[in-house]
Parts: sequence; C-alpha cells; structure tokens
Amino acid sequence: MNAPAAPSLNPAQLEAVHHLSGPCLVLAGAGSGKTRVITHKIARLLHSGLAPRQIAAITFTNKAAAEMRERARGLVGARGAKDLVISTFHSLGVRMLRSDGERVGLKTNFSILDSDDVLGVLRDCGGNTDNALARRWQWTISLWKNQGLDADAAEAAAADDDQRVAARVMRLYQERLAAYQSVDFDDLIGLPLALLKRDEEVRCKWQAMFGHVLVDEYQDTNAVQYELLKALVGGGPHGFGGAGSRPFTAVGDDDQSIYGWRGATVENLRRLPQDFPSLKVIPLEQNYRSTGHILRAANAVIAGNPKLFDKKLWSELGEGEPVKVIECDGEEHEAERVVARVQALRAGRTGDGAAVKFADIAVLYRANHQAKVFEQKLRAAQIPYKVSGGTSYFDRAEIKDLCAWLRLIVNNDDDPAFLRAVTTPKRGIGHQTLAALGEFAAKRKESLFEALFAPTLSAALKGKAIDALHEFGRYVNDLEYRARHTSGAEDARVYLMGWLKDIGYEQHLHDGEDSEKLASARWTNVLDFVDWIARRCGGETAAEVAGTVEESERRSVFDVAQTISIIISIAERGEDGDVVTLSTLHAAKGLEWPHVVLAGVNEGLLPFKGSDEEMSAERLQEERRLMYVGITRAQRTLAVSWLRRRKRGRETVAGMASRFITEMKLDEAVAKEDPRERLKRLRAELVARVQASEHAAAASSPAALARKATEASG
DNA sequence: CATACATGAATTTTT
DNA sequence: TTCATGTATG
Repeated sequence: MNAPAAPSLNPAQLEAVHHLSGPCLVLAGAGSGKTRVITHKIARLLHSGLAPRQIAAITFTNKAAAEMRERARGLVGARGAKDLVISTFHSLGVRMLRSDGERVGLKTNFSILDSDDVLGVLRDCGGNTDNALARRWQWTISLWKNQGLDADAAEAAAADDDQRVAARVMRLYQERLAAYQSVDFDDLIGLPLALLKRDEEVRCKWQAMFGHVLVDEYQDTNAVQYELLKALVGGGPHGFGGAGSRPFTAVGDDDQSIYGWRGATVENLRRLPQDFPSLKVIPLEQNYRSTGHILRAANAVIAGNPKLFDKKLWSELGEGEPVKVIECDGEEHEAERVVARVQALRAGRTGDGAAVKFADIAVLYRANHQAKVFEQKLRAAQIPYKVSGGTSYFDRAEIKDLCAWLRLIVNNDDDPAFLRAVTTPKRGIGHQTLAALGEFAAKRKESLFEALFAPTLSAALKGKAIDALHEFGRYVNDLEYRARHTSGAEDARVYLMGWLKDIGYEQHLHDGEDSEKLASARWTNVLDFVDWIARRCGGETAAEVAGTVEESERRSVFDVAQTISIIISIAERGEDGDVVTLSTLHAAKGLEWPHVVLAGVNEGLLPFKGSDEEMSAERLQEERRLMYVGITRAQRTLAVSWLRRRKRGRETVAGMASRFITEMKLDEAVAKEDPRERLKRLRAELVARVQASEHAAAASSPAALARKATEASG
C-alpha cells in the first residue's frame, strides 16, 4: 500500500522537496504521494546539513508517526532515522512538558488522564452527575480547550445557562487536575503553548532545537495546534509567526478536512498565507492511486464545495472501470449484495481479472453501527473480515482496569495507573484523600506511590486514610514481589486469579453493572485476559506465541506485564492477513484499497442529518469532503450502494439516494467515455464472465452461488 | 430501595 | 433493534 508508482519525483514534488529556505505549504491531493514528499524532504534536509535531531515531523496518530519513521528509514537508513523527531503533536507536547513543565507548575512525572478518567473527574466535579451530562461537559470543555479558551474565557463567552454551568465545572475540573498533578489530552497541546508564550528562555530553547518542522495532515490542526506550530517556528516581532521565522513545511489537503466536529479548522489553511507572506504554496495534483473514472467522480463531487486553493487531480492510470451504483431494498439486502460483490471480485470475475485478495477489498460506511449487518452476512458467507475503527478489546473498562494494576506493579511511579488501581475496586480512598496525596507528592516532586510511604504524610492526611493507603501500597509491593517470582502459565494463572479474588474484582463488576448479563460478559472478558497473559508466561505445551508452536520459555508475570503495552499495540495492529476491511469513512482516511464499496450512501446518512438540527452549509461541506475521502480510497474499482428503504428507529422509511451520488455525474462519465475504451472494457468484462462461468462449472462450488455473485457484480 | 416496564433516542475519533 | 434513562410499583 502507498507504494509510489513513479520511480522519481514529479516536478511539483521536487519543488516541494527542494524548497528549504522558507515556509512551505504542500497541498497534497488524495493519492498524490505526500508521504514520499515528506520523507524525501527529510532526506534532503539531512543532506543540506541538518542533524536528524533538528528535524521534527509532526503527525496526528502514533500509527502515522510509526509509518513515517519506517518510510524515512527506508530512505536515509536506520542510523539517520533513529534520531529524527517524528512524533504526534501530543507526544511532542509530553516531551516539552516533561522537560520544562515545572515552569507551568507541573512536576516532571505528571499523569495523563485518558477520556474515561476525565469523565470520572468531571462527574465528581459536578457532584456525581449522570454520565450523559458529564459527557456533554467533557465534549464542550474539550472544544473550548481546542480553541484556546480557559475557564474564564469560556464563562465570558458562554451563550446559555448550560454553557455557563459547563464553564464553572471546567474551573473546578482544572483545579482538580492541578491537585492530581494530571493533565488531559488537550492540555498536552495547550500547556506547551502556554509555556512557550510565557517563558522566553524555554521558547528560545525549543525554537533553536528544530531547524525545520514538518506537519502532516495540516488540515486537521485545531487553533491551539496552529499556535503551537507558530510558537515553535518563531520569528516576527512577538516571537510568533511572521517574518524571520524558521522554515517549515505544512502538508495537507483542505478537501480532506473531516474533523471539524472535533475542533480542526480549515481556517488554519486560510490563515497560513496571511501569517506567512513568504509562504510557498505547492499543489500536488497528479494522483498515483486511482483510475480515471474514480478520480473524475471524486473531482465532480468536491467541485460542489467552494475552494480555498485551485487544485484538480489527474491521473495517468487509464480510465479503468466506471463507478458502479448498487440500489438495495434494505440493509440486509445491501449486505448480501456487497458480500456477493466481494465474492465476485475475489473470483476475479470483474475488472481486469487480476487476482484479488480479501485484503484488497474494503467496505466503508458512515457510522459504526452499520458494520453489524455486514459482519453477519460476511460470517454467514465464511469470509474473513476485520472491523477497524470500532472499540477495541483493549479499550474496555475492565481490561483497562487490570492493565492499570499491571502497569502500577511494573512501574510504581505510573500515577495514572495508580489513580485507576487505587479506586478500582473502591477501597475507601476517595478524591479528598487523593487530592491531598497529590498535593503532598507534588510538593515533594515524588510520584503518588513514593509519597504514600513518606513519614511526614501524616501531617497532610488523617490516620484512617493513611492506613488505607498504606495497606494498598503494601499490597502492591507484595504483588510486585510475587510477580517477579511467578512464571509459567499455570502458576501465572493461579497468581492472577488470586489477585482478582483479593481485590474482589468480580464483585466489583457486579456492583457496577446493573444488568447481570453485562456483568458476567465483562467477567468473561477478564478471564480471557487472564488466560491471555498466563499463556504468555510460557512453559506450557505448544503455547502459541507470535504464531510459533514451539515449547516456549518460562517468563515471569513481571516480565510479561512489563511488555504489556507493546504486546497490546502489536495485537491491535493485527497483522491479520487476508481479510476484508470494514471501516468508517473517518477511520479510512489515509488508507487505500484496490476495491472499495461505499455503503449506505443515502440522503440523511451521508450527508448525515440528525433528528432535529438543520444542516448548515459548513456541515454539508464537511460531509461532502467525507464522501470525497471515501471515493479517493479506491484504486481500481468503486461501488456505491444506497437503500430504497431505510430503518429509522422502529419504523421503516423511504430511502433516497444521496445527493452525492448525483454529484458524481456517473452517467455523464459513461456517455463521454471514449468508444474504443468502452468496447475494450465490455470485451474484457465478457471474457472475464465466460472464464468465470467455466471456472464455476469446473469448481465444486454450488452454481447458484456463482450465479448470484455474477448477478451482483453485473 | 430495588426491580420491572415504558419511553425515547440513535454520527464521525485521536491523543 | 438496542441501549440508557425515567417512572411506577412492590
């Protein structure tokens, strides 16, 4: 995937790579080889004399960062790639705060709360409010922070009572975070920015550190991230932006901006030429991914949006096949037809007849719940698949609980783990106690766990609370000791089950869950997890670790726990071979497949329309970009399906094809098709079909199945 | 206070 | 359909 078709860079790419002296904006259309540009530019920068550590490439996801490092390694070798600063905005923020956070009142080993933790804190702040309200607050507060507002600014700008309440909760929340010596994800951007703005010494240090900053997916930046970028590249009268800044490269595509709802703003693209008058804007318009029909459909759809910059994709890959529209009776029918198409593609009975793997095929849709029917039908047809973008096994609360304990056992100073473990299950240690402990620890610049055994703690806390904390601490120490001396799957299982019994975890699940069924489902997950860890402690017959079936080495629980985050990330990456991908459109961004089906392309679903809000022009434009992103994921064939009847709530309502299907102007495309092209295509299809029927007759597979598949593909 | 039933609402996601 | 929250009843 993502393999460049061209052996060398095209003129626009070259220009982008060679522009080292000033600010540069690369408008990288879908499939135009932007990662190539970034990696080649990194190589060029190294060649021009910058040290690896002076080059910062910033991405949005860890996955993107890992991929970029991999690609860079391929180009400049392992030695050069190792010291490149390739990281996400957030991990760069962590780095800055770990190094200089003390200047904004943060001890060096502050904790980072995940969104579950945040929800808990917010519920506390609001006096044990219900989940839904707390979630709304979380949402609102996060958006505010993304716009660079603090509690005061938010309260001043609050539009109604709800927002005023949220702003007051935000103030409490910030106080609580400070007391816990914790930050949330948004703070990982906001606090470094505050740091750079406030402290000239620190600002100079970081500005001097990076000779060139590259930002990937620039259209996804929010206001605060843009400010942080400006602060990093410096220049200008106030040290931000303007003339005299360090050179940087922003790579993005306004047509692929699909994260406005979480604070990203295309404004950042609009402002870039204004804030940096010497900005060099370079559009990359040659697409190396998709065939003509697909690209034309994409261009036609996106033409419905006002454009910021002039840019139109073209391709040398030939016309390919026309985009197919599949009209379905309902969701079930849609899933059946999609499955049939998968089978037809796989049997090579469509397109140019090249061998098609399951992994070459993706089904993309607007909302997660749409995956369900496809899963059912794919399972029924025995087609392997993976769902990307859904909640992962490792995101489940119970698994995170246990991981927190293991993290704490391995690293006593992991404060987020401490906070989670010490309160799950509840053991009479509340936020009063924890706030006091946090404050105490912060003063001493110690982790919570260290602070817990300090003799002077008794000055800050009452005896009862201290007793509870000490008991917890002793228990964790005991667990740690035994974890080091327990190895082999069987003993590990005993150890882990004993631990769960000690902390009363099963009971905890039943207490927290009012449905018995759900509680036992969670407990089953826990048992799976225990088994999963135990197996990794080895010593058993034929333990299947990383696919090998050899007698494995015995490893201690401690060792296994130590590598748990790595194991999880590998398990999550799922190098799971030849499977069909089911994914939301959002999660599909940046990926590509030879064959793509866009499912449920209905008015109301894509463009999505909630129950009672009317759609603003901006919302519609973002939906259109989403459609554009979907179309441009396809390399060789694209099918778009929609539902004549759609379920909404309990009732079934008439479904309408999305306006985006009309906007693709498919009829026009076929009509304008070169007659020779068309003849060639039809003949190829015919040949493929004849071959297919021969193949079907020869194979033992039921003829009915083959007929069905052919039907659906034609 | 806990359980049972009714009613209403349903995006997108990374760190 | 499913999930979560609210209300009524024991």
